[in-house]
Amino acid sequence: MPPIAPQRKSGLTMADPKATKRVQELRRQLEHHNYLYYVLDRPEISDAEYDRLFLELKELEARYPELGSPDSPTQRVGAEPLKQFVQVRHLQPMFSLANARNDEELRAWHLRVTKLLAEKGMDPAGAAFVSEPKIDGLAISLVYEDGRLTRGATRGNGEIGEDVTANLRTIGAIPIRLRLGRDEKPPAVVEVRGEVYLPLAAFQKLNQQRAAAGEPTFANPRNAAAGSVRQLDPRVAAGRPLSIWCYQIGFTDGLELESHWQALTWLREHGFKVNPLVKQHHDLDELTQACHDWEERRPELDYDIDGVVIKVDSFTMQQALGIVGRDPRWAIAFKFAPSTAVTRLLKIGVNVGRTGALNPFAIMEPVEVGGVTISQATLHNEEDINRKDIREGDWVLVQRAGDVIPQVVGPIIQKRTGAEKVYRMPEKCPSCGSHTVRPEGEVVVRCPNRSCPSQIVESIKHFVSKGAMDIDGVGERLVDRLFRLGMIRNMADLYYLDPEELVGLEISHSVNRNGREIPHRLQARSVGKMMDALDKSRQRPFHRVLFALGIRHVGSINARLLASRFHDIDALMAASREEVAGVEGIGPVIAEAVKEFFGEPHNRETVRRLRAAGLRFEAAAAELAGAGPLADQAFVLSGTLASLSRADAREMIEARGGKVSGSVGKGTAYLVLGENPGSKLARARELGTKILSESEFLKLMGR
DNA sequence: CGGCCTCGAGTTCC
DNA sequence: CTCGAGGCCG
Repeated sequence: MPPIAPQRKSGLTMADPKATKRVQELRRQLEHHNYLYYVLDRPEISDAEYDRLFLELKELEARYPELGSPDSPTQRVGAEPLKQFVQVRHLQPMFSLANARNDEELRAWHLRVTKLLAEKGMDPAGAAFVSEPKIDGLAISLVYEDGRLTRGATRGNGEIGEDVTANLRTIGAIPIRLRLGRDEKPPAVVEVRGEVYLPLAAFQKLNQQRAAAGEPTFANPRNAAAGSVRQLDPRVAAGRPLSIWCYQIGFTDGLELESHWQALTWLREHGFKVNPLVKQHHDLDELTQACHDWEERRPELDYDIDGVVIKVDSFTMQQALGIVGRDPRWAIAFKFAPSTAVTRLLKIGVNVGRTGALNPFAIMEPVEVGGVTISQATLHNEEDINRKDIREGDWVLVQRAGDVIPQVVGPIIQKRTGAEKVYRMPEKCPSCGSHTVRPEGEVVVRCPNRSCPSQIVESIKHFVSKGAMDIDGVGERLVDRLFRLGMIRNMADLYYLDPEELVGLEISHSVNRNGREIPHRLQARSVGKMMDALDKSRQRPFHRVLFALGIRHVGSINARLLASRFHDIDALMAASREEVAGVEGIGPVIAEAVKEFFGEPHNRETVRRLRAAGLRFEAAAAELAGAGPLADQAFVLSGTLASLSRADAREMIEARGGKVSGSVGKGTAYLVLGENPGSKLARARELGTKILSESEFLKLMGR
């Protein structure tokens, strides 16, 4: 915002000493909290308190204009829009980096470095290295004179960049003044280099807003960051939550440092944001490991990285190694395969789920993203497609971030030809042709036809799935095939299959080199396995059978609640809506869904036949509520456990009367910690939930 | 009625 | 894992 026009009242010409002191104090406090918030990501006061301090300072500065200062926290967004950027020459050229695309090339670089050092009479065994993430953002240079930020510039061609000081000042993580110790004198000049980036979450939000406003979206976070920094109007840049990682000191006058590691430490101590995961190493194995660690960690990060930068630590050694052309020999960029890619969205397909929900998904030209080939990705629902403005025929940006699951980030508007088709959810179910409905206030479009083939097949797949009846040897493919052949029409039919009819059944085929189709037939052995698995499933506890039936809103937890309160299926079927809704955790909506399910004659028939096939429709004594040593204790599993699978752990907990839930909440009794825990750990720490290691957990289980 | 918290449903790749 | 929606508490 532009500085507020001074409203000088006559007679008030000089600020009293109290105001002067208060202004200084406020600036010091605001700078400190700014640092805690943006650089350390560890705020100590609320946003509201910060705003209060900020406002107080602004008012004082308005009242006493003579106390104003361009370095004041109120002046981060101070400048007026520019007509154009001024070109500036860097105090020291900003070099580029040679690439290593795999372990072998990294090794070759390391070998060359050690050889060269030996030739120069240095001991290569004493060489230390530093690894740091290579942020996919915008390289910039910040010049501090006498401790004050005087110039910020883009990298440009390395020699000459553009002066973007006004925009960089709006970035909270960039200090306007160096954080100095008591009596510490700032160096006359220090040039700090870093990479400005837009956090991925902010990028997505920004693109959604732009799409909604009909503005073109950014193709990726780097473009968005670069576009923001090169805004002529600093107020636009201020509205983008940009951040920075600082990684180097360029030109300096008045600073004596011996190594890169020392430089990073200096930066950290003087208020700059330096990546906390930067590490020091001593041999090639450690370096290789560091590169792989970063690649693995990549999906968890809130910023894009396209590799790891390795530098020789000692400045003396750096000098000895020198620069060839533009690339210093003492540094190299280990590059990853890109985790985002652009490809063509050929068509939007629709799946019909077991509840009748129509789920659109993107069919794309296969493209490699983060090391795997992606050809499909879910598009969630119609609103999401429209919000992102994704059209058939678009070039789209796909990414694998946050998790392993690929997502379509959005279209590349610049690549539009006009031939793209705006997407409309089908009015007829793609499986059965029924008119689809979208209940008011809901997001999903549904097929209302209960005998829709897609819904039936999907519900059978649910029935045999791991969490439900867990029938090994009957997978999705086989269910599809058996249904299409008319051998099963619902889940009960599985138990009435004739093994003799199954043997020799063609389930799929592959094409050999001569283009000839080779049929794959069910062998007697696999049919035997199937029958065994079906047999075993007859022993599954009642609550799993109830879950397997696929009643709407009745998942594994609610099935367990119902099973333990109603003991058997007859009691449940006979219960009134009110009685069902009376169960703790079950409300009117779920009760209605239960009644509706059992009100359907053909569902009752399925239950009858499953019962006749020998499935369990009553709860064993131990399954009743409140039984077991861990009665009603809630567990959450995080990460991978070394000695047992998630499902095993769950069984152990449940066998003792405990529950397993997917997220940490107030009611969670324990978090069981495995390797590579996710966000649950942080949440558990926040709530003070008891955290168990794997061995502690096993002990609790009595093993 | 609003704001948590928890559960359900659907998902990708190898 | 994420999103949407149901249930419950204040």
